[in-house]
Amino acid sequence: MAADIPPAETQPAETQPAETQPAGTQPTKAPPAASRSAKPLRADAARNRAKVLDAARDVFAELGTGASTEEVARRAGVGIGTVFRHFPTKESLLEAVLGEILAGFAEQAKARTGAADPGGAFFDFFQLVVGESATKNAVSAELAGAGIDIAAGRADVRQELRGALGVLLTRAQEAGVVRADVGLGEVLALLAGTSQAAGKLDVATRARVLDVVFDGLRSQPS
Amino acid sequence: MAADIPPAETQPAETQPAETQPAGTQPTKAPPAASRSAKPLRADAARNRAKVLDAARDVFAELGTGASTEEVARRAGVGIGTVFRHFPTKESLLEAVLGEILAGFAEQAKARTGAADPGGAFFDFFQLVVGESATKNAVSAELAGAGIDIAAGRADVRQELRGALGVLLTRAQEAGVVRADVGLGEVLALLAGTSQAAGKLDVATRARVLDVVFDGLRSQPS
Amino acid sequence: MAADIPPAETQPAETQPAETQPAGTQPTKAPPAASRSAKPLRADAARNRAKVLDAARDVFAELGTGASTEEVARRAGVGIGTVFRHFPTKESLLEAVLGEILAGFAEQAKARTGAADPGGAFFDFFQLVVGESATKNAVSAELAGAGIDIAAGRADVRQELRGALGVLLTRAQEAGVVRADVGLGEVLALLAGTSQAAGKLDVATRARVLDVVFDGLRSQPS
Amino acid sequence: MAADIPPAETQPAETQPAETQPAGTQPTKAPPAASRSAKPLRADAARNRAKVLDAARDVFAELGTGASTEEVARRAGVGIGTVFRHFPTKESLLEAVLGEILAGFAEQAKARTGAADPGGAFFDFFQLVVGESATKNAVSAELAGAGIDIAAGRADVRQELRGALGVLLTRAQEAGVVRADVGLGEVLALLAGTSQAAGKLDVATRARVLDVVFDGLRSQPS
DNA sequence: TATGAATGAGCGTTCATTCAT
DNA sequence: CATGAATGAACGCTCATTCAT
Repeated sequence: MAADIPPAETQPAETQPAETQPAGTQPTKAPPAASRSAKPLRADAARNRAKVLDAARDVFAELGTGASTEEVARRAGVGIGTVFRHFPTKESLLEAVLGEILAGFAEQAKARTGAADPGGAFFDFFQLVVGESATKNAVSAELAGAGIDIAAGRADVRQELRGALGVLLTRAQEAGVVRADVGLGEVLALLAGTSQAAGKLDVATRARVLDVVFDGLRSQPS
Repeated sequence: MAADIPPAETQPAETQPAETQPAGTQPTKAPPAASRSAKPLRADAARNRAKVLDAARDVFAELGTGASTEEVARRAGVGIGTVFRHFPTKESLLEAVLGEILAGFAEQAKARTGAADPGGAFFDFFQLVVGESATKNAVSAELAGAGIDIAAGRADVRQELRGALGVLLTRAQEAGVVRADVGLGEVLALLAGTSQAAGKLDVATRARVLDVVFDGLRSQPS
Repeated sequence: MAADIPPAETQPAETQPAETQPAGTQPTKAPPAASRSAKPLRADAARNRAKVLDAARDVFAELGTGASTEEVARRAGVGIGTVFRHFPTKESLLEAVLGEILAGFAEQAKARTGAADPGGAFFDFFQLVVGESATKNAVSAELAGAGIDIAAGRADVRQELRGALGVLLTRAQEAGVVRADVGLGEVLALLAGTSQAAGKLDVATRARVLDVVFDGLRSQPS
Repeated sequence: MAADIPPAETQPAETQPAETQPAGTQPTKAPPAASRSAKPLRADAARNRAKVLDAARDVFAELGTGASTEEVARRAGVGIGTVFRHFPTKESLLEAVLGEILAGFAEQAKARTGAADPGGAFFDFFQLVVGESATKNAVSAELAGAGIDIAAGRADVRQELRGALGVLLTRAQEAGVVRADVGLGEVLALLAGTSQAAGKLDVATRARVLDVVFDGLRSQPS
């Protein structure tokens, strides 16, 4: 029974401790990942880029990835040309949005890699992701769906996420909290599937779904 | 803990189990939509309807729901006008495809409602759905995603599925194989999520993911 | 001096004998070159195809090949979709227009291959082409310019034209009227160049330019 | 015959031969457009103007006049704003490029006006122009095509060229080398047409084409 | 003055849907 | 009824031109 091992800090999370401060401390700060092409980017340009990215996230979450680029421009309050200046392709825009979300998750995962309670850290992170996805529906669908292919350009971010999540998983397994016969692939699939499903569930049902998945992931007391 | 949250509103769904009406014995046959307008439909017209529906299933599974209606017509070997005669809207075509899939699942579920081994029946059905979805990728995405909204017109089929699955679930719970604190809503969500995720997984990983979910669903031995 | 060899029938051609009946007896008749894909093409579809082709010729001649496809549709009195149904690409439309012109020329050339006066036939044809190009300006520019590359799909038509013109040339050379040291390539280049230049010349100047070129092409009396 | 049509209006063009003003000794230098607005133009500004003009010539020759202004800026190593500061319109940039080319030709023509061998000078110049155009394809297309209209603003340069070429022609005719019944208009047309055609010809063919045209232009020995 | 970010009209093209054949 | 040609709104994207920095 799941109740045996008190998943205290992770389970009752629908009181949303982590969700209060969303992944990615500043949603879209000025010099976004200066690592890419060393272009400092003028102040106003950076501001516009952020506006577009934010609008894109909202629009795609709300209307699906089929939403028009014009709608993104409108919502961002810029001309269509501006959107295409920053993201020369609709695909690249989608990629950037997804990349940002993944980066946020990677950050959260990394922040937990050294946690004193490895099991708690693992389940906490899992729940955080599912919770966020529930809000940003369509985008999370992309995460699980075509997104995973679309974000080809963000291989780096994905690797980061995989790396950090891998650490979380291994430590939880070493601590005997998570069963030893699952790998990163299984966890990612469960994460994606659960996130996807969580989108249209009420909080209570979501909690129970998570409870099932978590129980399945836990080491059998046997 | 999740265990003490009564899944009240989702559970009672199986209060209306299997509908009396046999609902489409052969997946793609003559007048399955008899529920809407009692038009007998000339033999060749019915044949065309079936051809279109089959083609649509293939096309959308292969190319995604963004595939053009023309492509469906081409694949079905009929004119575009014929497609629109039978399904006046692309959405209605999508709905019909999804409805057919759901009907197939409902049938499978019903076939297992009287099984001697209730637990086996339940997990067997779950696995069957996930396996099928893994092949028909795009459609399964629809199942889990927009599909759930799109199939609004097929409330009857959905009810049938819910009914039969409800029976399967209840019996498995009564047999003590499936934990008592999950309801139909949770199971459907897990089914959808797992199906969705299964699409891009190799068989071995898929098996392991299912194993986790099944373990989570099982009554804890404790 | 050009006057020596009376180029009578060809020279005074500004009295336009040939131009009265333009190349291609019926400008764009219904089943356009049934040789291509054996599709009979419904009556109204053929009519529209012709309307589009005619409009395209006019529009491109008037506004240059940069003219918008919408303008062609407008001028043809059809929807934009109709243009694209018949010519799935702007390039294919350009190609078709050019192809039609070339086909007309090929036809004219062939009609003269058996002429009793080989020299007259050759110069007559040359003049005809230049005269037509003078009217259909921009398109002729294409003929001479990028057109020659653009019409890649109409290699057959070009071969036909080259073949017939080759006959005309050879016979004129055998008759001792055209100098022996020029080949098809030179003649085509002169044809293209002269056509191109003729576009913005008044009739008198055009006649004198042709006179110069013809004199250059004639066998030196020496 | 063409011979008896006096080319009256075209011939008189050489009544205003070579302008007194030396007109741009080095193709791309400081204030050649001094004719328009007597702005001395700061040294660096002049340098930028020249860089842009050079880049534009290359870009348009290489990519056609459809090439983007951004590409010109990039190639010139300046910002897009700078291009538009010097040439407020793409058309004006095209005009300037063409003007420069024409100015170069005018210069070459003037340099030959006093040649000891008037016939040689004339044909030499003709060949030079055709040869240059063969390399700078797209621009030569402009010369012969829209260019003739586009360069409306450079009437001065065109007059210069016409003047000098008029002198070349008249002297060659007076020397009995070029037939007397052609005027400036005819020669310019032949020049344009031949240049245009030369673009896509191999050297040997080009030579033969020129040979034909030159023979046509020569006084018949008879 | 030079820069390059912003703008938006316009383009080629697609596709769900309608309607004459 | 079936057909497929016609339609036109909408989309992704480009580029000449403007304007804040």
